[in-house]
Amino acid sequence: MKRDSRLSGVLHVLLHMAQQPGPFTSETLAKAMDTNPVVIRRIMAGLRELGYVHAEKGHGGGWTLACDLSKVTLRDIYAALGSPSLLAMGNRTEAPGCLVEQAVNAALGQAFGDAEALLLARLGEVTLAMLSEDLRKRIGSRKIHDISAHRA
Amino acid sequence: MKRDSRLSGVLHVLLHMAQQPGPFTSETLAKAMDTNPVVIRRIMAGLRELGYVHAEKGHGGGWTLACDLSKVTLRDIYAALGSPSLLAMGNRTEAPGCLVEQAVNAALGQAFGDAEALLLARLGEVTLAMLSEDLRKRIGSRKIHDISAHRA
DNA sequence: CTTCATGTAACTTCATATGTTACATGATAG
DNA sequence: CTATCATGTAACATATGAAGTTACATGAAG
Repeated sequence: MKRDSRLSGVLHVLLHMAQQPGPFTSETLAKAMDTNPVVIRRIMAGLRELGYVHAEKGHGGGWTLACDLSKVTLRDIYAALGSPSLLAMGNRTEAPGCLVEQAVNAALGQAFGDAEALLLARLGEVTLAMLSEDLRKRIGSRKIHDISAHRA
Repeated sequence: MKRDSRLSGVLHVLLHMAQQPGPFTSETLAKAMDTNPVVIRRIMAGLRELGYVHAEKGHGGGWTLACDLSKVTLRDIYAALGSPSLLAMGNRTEAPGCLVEQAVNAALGQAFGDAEALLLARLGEVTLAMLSEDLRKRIGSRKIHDISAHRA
């Protein structure tokens, strides 16, 4: 099944925005993501409605962060995308009359439910601020690495 | 995203087969599943290759169980289907050069990996025999329920 | 040798993420 | 005021993969 990469994509955008002051146009962000400006507007629409980002039209317009990064988790962002389905597999039929199907659904539903719950919990543990901090560390360590590689 | 229901479907077939002696033709199984015989053959192909089921051609032919149901787990069946992807979401790019993408992938990859591991572990805990036993209980309790409903 | 059943390729259908074009809306610069 | 810039959004195109279907080859039983 084709994998949904909107969460990955929108986080990429947000992290770029957190690295420097805005605003950023959809076109700028689209180039950084190697995609189309309309795709950016589409995945950002839900975040705008929830107040996580702000969009301004006209000259000097574009997208700006409008939330406390330490208060928003990856789960919040996932929800802002409309909570698309997490699992690629599911039961053939929900609420089946057939007892066989009910037995199968019960077993699979348990496993699927547990996995979904864990994934949502994990996403809820990570804030955008934590992601941004991790990114800064990566940038920092790469700079050190580059220096040592070129001058040591 | 369209959900893959092959695991659900093939378990349904196996449980039906476990309820009474075979063999079962693809057409019979397809009717019980309200689908096409070719779909049955397709999802059973992997199980046949791994020896979980046996197929016989010609008059009196069809599918028969060829494994110890207490030794085969839902995870084994999942693997027999070719281990299709479990999650509907994924990273935009694997092995990205961009540090931002790496930071995003690290966070999401952790959450995704944990959820996948849990799901596989859960599937590995359930054997076909356990499923079949659960089904018998459901059949039994429904009979009792029906009797009480009609004659009490 | 006819019938039945599997094995498999090829095609159609359907859902959905993604990409693209087109145009309306609104804000700013001059 | 008007030209330009940027978002908002509808509409359409493309790509992928599961599921359904048709067609036919293969092989076993009567």
